[in-house]
Amino acid sequence: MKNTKVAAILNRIADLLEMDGVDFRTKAYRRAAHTVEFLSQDIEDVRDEGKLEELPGIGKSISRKIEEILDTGTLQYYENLKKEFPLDFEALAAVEGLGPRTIKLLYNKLGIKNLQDLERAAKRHKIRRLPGMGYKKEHQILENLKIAKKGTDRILLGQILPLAEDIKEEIEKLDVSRVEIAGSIRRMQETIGDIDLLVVTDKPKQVMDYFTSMNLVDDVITRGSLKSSVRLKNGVQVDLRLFKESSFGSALLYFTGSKETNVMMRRIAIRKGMKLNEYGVYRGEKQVAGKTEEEVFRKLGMQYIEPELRENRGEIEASINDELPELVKYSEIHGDLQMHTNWSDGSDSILKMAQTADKLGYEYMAVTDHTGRLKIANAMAEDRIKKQIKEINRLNQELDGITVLRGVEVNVDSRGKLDVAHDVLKNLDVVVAAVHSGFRQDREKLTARILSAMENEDVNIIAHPTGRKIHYRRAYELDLEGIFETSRDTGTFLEVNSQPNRLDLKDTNIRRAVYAGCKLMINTDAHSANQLSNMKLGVATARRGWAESKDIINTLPLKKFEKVLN
DNA sequence: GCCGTTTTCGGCCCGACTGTTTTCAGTCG
Repeated sequence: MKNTKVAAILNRIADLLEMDGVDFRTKAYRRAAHTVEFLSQDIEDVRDEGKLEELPGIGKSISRKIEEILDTGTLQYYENLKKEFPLDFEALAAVEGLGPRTIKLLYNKLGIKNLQDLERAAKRHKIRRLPGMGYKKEHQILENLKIAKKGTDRILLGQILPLAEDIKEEIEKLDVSRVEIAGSIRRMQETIGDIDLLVVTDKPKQVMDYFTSMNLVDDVITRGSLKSSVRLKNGVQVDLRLFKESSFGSALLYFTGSKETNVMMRRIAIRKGMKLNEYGVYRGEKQVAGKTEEEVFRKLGMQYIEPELRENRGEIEASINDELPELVKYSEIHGDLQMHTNWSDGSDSILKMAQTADKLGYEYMAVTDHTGRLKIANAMAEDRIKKQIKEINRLNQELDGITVLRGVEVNVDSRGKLDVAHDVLKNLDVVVAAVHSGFRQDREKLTARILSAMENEDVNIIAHPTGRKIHYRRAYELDLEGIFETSRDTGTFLEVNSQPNRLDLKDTNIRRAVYAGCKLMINTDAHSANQLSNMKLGVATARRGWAESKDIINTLPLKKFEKVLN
């Protein structure tokens, strides 16, 4: 997949053009980059079919440039631009308050190319003497430089969601009539840059005072009458905006984003002779919608788009054509089919897991402790698997309301064989297979391993199919199309793993799998009872991948689920 | 540079806040 590389170059071109104040051409490159980045196909395949120009935002000029990148690995136009501005734009732009115009000014007047140059110039008070700059700006640059140098990663959704909900609850205690979390958290994006809060209140000053002086706050970035931003002690930025009830829907829509989706929606409004902003839909001066999101969509002649879909990946067109999927619901999950107990590397007993799963409203769950050679995970040998089966049988007699299925998570070895014998596996209800070693094999070998596991009649599920760990390990090189095909043909389910740093398959791959006709299973892979609540992250990811309940096997009630499993 | 349910030319999303300005440019979301 060269998609990422092509998109990166197109984005860099946009950066460089932006420094020169080129406006609309910049936007064109950004749009093309977005298209390529989230394309469900390999860009090389699209080129081979001669269909580059059919992609949204890609015309003659950019398609030729893409071909050049694919053919030569580089692009002359881009190389020339880089020569004009030989500087580390990305690093400099990561400093809050530094945009393309300022970066250009700093380069032209002071020759600043990177963060070191910037720091030196600021400390020698050279920046404050530049036109449009001053003492405050220079001071601000020095402050924000420290943060930029830390290279703050985006934070995992699973980490930030509880924090955002805590802050929301705090603000709800004030004199407010409504508080909502917007932004990428509401879209349930896998990683999050900041927290966006929208508030309706009759006491704006009280709310802003409280917000900017919360215990968690390290620094107030801006403080206005309608909008304030703070940085928390853990480095996370939180923005809070006040709105009237009559604008709340359009505000929620706008601040939920994504940015690209907003731009598309505003264009649609213009085409219909209206204007859309965060205060509402306007015909002339008159507000004609805005109280609720539903109202805004209706006014624009669109189907309501769930927040998880708002990424400008085709949902706008689908909405206009009444073709949006009916997304799987958070409440539709009837069971969790991968979890670990204190029989291997989990921290809670089977009973504790079962009681917690029962409280979550599940009808069934599978205990899938590690087996065979995975010694660091306290894996079970075959005699202990048999013992555990007996223990689960006994528990099922005791338990009421939830059925515990007997399972294991087996390892797929470097040649695609399982590390537990068929004689043992045949007595189990659920066999989860996963790659836990040899990640560095090449694409062919890794793909062959997984295909071979899928063709094994004992295997029901392939867990965390691509092996990626966000911020830690890239996905293995795999022929995903081949895997999807075999998954469909053998009836082997692909997992959507709900661990906050896995979310594997990820959203865009889920969409490809669903399109290919695969059936998926959303599991938590919980290693303790409290991790069972991570299910919502997996469901969110499936929703972002346009999955419907028919695509997700564990939305089935127990009887039907068992039938499908066999 | 892209695009078309008014258009193959003339548009291209829009507002809050800050700092450095006497009226606005730049940044951010």
